[in-house]
Amino acid sequence: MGRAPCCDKIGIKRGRWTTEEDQILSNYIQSNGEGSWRSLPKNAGLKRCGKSCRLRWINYLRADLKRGNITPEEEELVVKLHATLGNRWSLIASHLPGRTDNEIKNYWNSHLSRKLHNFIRKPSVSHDIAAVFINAPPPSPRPPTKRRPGRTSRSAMKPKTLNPKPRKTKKTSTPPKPNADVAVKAVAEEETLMMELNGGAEAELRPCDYYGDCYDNNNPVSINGDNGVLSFDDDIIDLLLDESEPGHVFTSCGGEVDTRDSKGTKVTSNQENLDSLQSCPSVESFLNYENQVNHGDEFIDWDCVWQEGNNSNLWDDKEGHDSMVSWLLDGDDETMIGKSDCDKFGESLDLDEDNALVAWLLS
DNA sequence: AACAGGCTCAACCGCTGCCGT
DNA sequence: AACGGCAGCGGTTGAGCCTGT
Repeated sequence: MGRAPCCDKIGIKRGRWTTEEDQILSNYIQSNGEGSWRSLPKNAGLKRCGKSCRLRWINYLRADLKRGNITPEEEELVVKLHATLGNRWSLIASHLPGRTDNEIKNYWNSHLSRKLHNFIRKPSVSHDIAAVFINAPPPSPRPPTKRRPGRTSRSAMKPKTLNPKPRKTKKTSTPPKPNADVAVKAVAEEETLMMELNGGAEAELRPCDYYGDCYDNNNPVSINGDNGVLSFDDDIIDLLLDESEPGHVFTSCGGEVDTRDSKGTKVTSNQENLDSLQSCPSVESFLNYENQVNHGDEFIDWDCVWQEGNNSNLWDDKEGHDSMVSWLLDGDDETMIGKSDCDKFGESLDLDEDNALVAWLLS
């Protein structure tokens, strides 16, 4: 027998919230405070599921929400946080006052992930390495039709408002959800498909060729969304490069921040982990994506990575960096993943491989 | 002006972890 | 220890918006 539904679906209203419902919910929470979401709709007189009430309050009605577009500073922070935290949207949002996890998630999925997805099409980048960068699964395969240029820019989109026009809500049956696969496999499958569609023309494709002939041989990284083609433009990577220290990247290589509360108890907060981001001559931060290798059973335990790294002082010496890179690459090997939790940690890369990887990451 | 289609974002769904019993 | 209820989280959906053709 399956789990009982979170609420009685009979008589429950779904879809867009009306201003009247918003008002009722706001008034109730201001009078009674947050919490007890399950009983809230009944007590407040709303024909809504408790989860829906909670979501509406958190994502829309809270007084401390910030309105308007994500600023460049916020975007930079999101990118850095995502590099460290992965798809932990609530954690990321907690570092951006007034922003919700839903908002950050939407922004990432609709804006930032696409940039990264196009980035991995760079022909000089092996999928094994590129996969390390991409946390979100790529969009579903598109036919290789030329994308029309000059579509809606984000800046031109209407900013959200507290009083949106009500939209009709049509509930449809839930189709089977696509499997959120690890990027390396998804990309490989996508490109296999593209090979089939293109009759083998894939090998000739350069970045962005799927969406239009926007590749500039003289300046292959200058492609950006301004011409209507969302593509790799180094923006994301630049955010993680430490401009003051050529070759360095912002990482959390300092490890866990050890702070103690008034009772002397060790406390490690997310903010402290964030604050520990620092310039470091390594690539761990780039590679510190917990979920992109979360591929079904093939799960690399990044908590274990941190733990082992700290235990072995691997973050503190050159040998450690080599080991880390090696371990990560080995970890991408399907034959190695999941065999044991931390067994593969610390095996060194061949120097040439290591140099090649680092050179590519920092190029 | 009509159309096409990319984009945004509010909302839903299902899963997971925590906590009380 | 097992179970169930609940809150929270991340993935996904799709209506409506917007802009180029």
